Amino acid sequence: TGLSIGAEPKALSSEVQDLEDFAREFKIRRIQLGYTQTGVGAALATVQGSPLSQTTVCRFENLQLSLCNACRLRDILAQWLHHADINRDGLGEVHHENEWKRKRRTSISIQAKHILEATFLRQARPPPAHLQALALSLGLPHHVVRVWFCNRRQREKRIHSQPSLPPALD
DNA sequence: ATGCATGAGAA
DNA sequence: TCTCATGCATA
Repeated sequence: TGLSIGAEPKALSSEVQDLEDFAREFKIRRIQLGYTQTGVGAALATVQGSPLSQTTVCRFENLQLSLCNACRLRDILAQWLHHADINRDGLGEVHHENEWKRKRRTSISIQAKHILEATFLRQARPPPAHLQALALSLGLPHHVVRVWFCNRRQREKRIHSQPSLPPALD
């Protein structure tokens, strides 16, 4: 196409390279300082106001995030590293006794996932009518299928995408 | 470590 | 409705 996106392919890859380097060193330092992913997330409250979950810290270390998000978190984590170096704040864990129980995660069968994956590869963003039909054929709630596609699209945008499903054996 | 989910904000 | 950042629940 006529898109001029080939502007700075090198700048982009070095950007990613920097993130990979930082993420790797971050994990090493984190462990040297005696912190768990959960501990870092909690300690962030001191440096930037709000804490982060173990999930997010884990995803940063593995760069399973969008480039933008990863860069933002890098600055925050770099700051924390600086603080943790100077004075070790208590690496306390947090308790949450929320009343709100989230809906139980629905488990999508491996077979259905293969169909969803195949559909996605053909069309990343099926029209609502198509999703409706797909959900019906899979025997899954429409919102589950809709969310699956949303999450699948997000995964495509990650720096380090997770491996996709192995091909279905027919 | 990762799968499915939530919610705020954009379009 | 989608994107995007984020996390509870679970493998």
